[in-house]
Amino acid sequence: MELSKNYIPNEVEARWYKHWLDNGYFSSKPDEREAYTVVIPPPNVTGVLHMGHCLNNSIQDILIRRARMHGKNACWVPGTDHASIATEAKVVAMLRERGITKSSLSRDEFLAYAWEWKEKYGGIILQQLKKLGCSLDWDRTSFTMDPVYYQSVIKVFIDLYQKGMIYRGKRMINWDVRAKTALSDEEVIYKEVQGNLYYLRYAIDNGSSTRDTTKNEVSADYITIATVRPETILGDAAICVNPSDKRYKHLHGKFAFVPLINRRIPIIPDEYVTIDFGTGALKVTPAHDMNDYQLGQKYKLEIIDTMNDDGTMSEAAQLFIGEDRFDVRKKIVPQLEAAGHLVKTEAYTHQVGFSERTDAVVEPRLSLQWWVSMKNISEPALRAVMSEEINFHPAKFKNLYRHWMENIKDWCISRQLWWGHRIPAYYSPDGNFAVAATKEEAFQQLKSNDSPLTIDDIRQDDDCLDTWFSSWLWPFEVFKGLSDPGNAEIKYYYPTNTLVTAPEIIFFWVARMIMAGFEYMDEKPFKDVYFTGIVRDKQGRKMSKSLGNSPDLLGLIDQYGADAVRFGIMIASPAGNDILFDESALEQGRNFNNKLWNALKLVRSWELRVRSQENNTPDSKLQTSDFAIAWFQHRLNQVKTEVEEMMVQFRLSEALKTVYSLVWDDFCSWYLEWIKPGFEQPIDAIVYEKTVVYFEELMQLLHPFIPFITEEIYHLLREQKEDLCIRQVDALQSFDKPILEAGELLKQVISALRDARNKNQLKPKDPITLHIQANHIAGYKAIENILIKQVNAATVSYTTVTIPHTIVVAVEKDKFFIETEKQLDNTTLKAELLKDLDHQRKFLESVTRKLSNERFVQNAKAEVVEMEKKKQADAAARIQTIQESLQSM
RNA sequence: GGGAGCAUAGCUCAGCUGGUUUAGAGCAUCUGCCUUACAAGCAGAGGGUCCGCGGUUCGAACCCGUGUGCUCCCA
Repeated sequence: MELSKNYIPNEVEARWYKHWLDNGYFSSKPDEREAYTVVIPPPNVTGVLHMGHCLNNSIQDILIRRARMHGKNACWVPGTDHASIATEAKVVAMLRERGITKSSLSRDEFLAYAWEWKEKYGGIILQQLKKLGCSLDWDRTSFTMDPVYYQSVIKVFIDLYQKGMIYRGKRMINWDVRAKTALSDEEVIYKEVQGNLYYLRYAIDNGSSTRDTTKNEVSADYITIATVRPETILGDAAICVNPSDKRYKHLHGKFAFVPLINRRIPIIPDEYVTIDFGTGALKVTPAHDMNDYQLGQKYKLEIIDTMNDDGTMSEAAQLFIGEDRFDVRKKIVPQLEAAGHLVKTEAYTHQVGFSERTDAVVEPRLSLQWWVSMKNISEPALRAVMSEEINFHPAKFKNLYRHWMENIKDWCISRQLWWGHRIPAYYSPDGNFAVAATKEEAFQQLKSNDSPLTIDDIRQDDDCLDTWFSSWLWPFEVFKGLSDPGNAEIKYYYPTNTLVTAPEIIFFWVARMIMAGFEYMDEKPFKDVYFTGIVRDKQGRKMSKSLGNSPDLLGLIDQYGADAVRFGIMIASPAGNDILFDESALEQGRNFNNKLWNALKLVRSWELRVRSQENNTPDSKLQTSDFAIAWFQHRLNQVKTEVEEMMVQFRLSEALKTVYSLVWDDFCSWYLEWIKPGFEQPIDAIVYEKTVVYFEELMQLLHPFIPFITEEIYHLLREQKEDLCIRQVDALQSFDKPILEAGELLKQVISALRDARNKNQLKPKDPITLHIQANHIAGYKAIENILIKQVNAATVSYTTVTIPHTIVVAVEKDKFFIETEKQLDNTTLKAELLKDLDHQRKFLESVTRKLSNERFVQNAKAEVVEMEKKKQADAAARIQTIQESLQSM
């Protein structure tokens, strides 16, 4: 079969993925082998593949494929999460396009549309992962709202509630006064609004008799605040100033009176206040502002809720009861002015939140939400990471984790949404509630003998649970660890081995999975956590939909091939460091694939030129190939050992770089050139056979990183009994230093001679005669033919004396004389040698200084001192060589 | 405001337990090659105040302190 000029990935990739699937290589069942389990961080059902997924899933696939090739029973579980907020937004948008508003639908009707949407679009991202080559066990695809999974989430809620770990508590939420409903943060649209900043003076309580601030007499002692919402002063609970603000230092601990209603409130110092904004004095209204609420909590301020759920003023406001908040804003200003409280009014532009649904201005409002108490549940999770029962890679994330876990805050798990796990709490009209799996059970709990309560009177909570409250069960519930306790699969696959995720969700997800694992399985959910970096664009910006700087991944796969995309993203992504995505890395990947392809073409072209063993005469050519074969075998063993070490330490990027350079430099640029037969010359059977074996092993080493092309080349090299995908890796073999060093010396000599040719403007085709002056001639004899071929020498001879009128090249302690018919200009070469001589002398000086330092010789380890002595001797020898060379010119 | 991290070649990054020659790779740049696998290539080359300052040590890119700049997380 004729092989194409360049590698063409598209057809190859589709063909092999299908073949792997057809053979069931990715599906896993418990057996006697050791399991290697990875659960995918479930992407959103709304998601489409982006660079972050690409990085994350490439890493998981590399780990899983490697495990599969190392005798493990590899199981990689796919799935998606239901993404309450994102999906609900998508569904609302879809309905809007059809002219349907969410508020016109019942909950069940809305959910029917949501499921319709999920069925249609929810699997897209999983299909895209196939394009990337991910070897997931598709029979295990899970979803956080699968019926059984759903029930487990509800079960956990009830269980935690019964253990006293779930409670109801107040929290500031976004309230839509027109729809009379809570909004999630995502449903609030911020717009710039032209408003006013009102400067109001509050009288200071100077300890004298109470004053009537409603009358037009204002004390000389006052404090002026600035506000855009004057109607909220009726709910003021304090005034806050920055403690280092000199203007207000004398007021710390004093009290002021709220205008019009004369409430006495404290003046408190807190760093929160910005000195140079407004007047530097802030009115604190805990019931009607997110930040004020925090301050209120901190200083235990009274929470005065002055507004009804429709945006009118409540009884607590004392004034304007029942009137709309914006009418009140208009009315209160003249009253404040009349009473002498208004100092000035400034035009002011600021951001105001509007309801996505009704366009009403959103009102921050306190509401009862559900919370998980984190104190007890977090403790084993903290211990497991600090004691390295669970290992973080890179370990620097331990600090971050510890800090968060030691200062952990309770977890608000209710969301004002319909799409998700509906909170299993039921309310009776009298305000009592019960937590239960079904309405019937709740009714049993709520009814008392003397009340006339019927089951139709009770109502389930409208809200659903935070998506993380379902995905924190993921590592065990995908194996039905909770719904079918102790089943064969959970026993075999749990705890899982490695979790691969982004550091940005270390708290949202990783920490909580660890908590759930200990709480419900009594065992950690995974042994290792590998944190990837965040993928950024060239300018260092995070990739996001709103910026539109996320490239079209499927387009890139079409253009470069999945292997190239995997290569490009992996080559530049050390664990935990952000990666700046640059398409040139994909180009590098494509070029690498092409290199492999062309190496295949070269080797294949020798197939018909193999000289059988019998015809072989033991000539120097074979000897030469012996060296190349032996050298590469050891080099391969060495790299395999290095790669193994790196993989164990999760240094994937480095491992890939190492193999890349083994293939491109050692295999293609050196080894293949060394064994390459001349034009239309035969190749020895043994050399050919070895070369094919090496090539196969290189493909095996690369397979986890670039699965498609390696499988393709593996099969094109020769007829294979099994697929590379499942071929098991042999045990590591040792490697000898002397032959590796001999190889390095050979490379160095070739490069030095080529450099000398270059500098003397000898064309590659200009023949030369090479004379070698060396102590160990035998070593050079063994590689003579390689040398001849690589530097295009006509002949090689050995000498014990300097050859005049030649180009002199010194490598280590050996000298090489290049004899050529061309007229030579020694000036450049001489300058080079002088530069090198200077360098060596300075170096020798520094080493000698070090060695003559008594304290160094006393304190440093013996090997280190030995090393320095060797450096000294080598430098001295080299100086001598250079000097001799210079003399001969 | 609290916390975490980063700073090494033009760019992106390695550099593990402080000592392996005066710090490496890829990309980019420069020179020469259309050499029968590959111009998506081959053969070479140049390029560094290891962010500044101070300290520990026989010895610091690496450890400690400090300053500067940048990034992220939490509110």
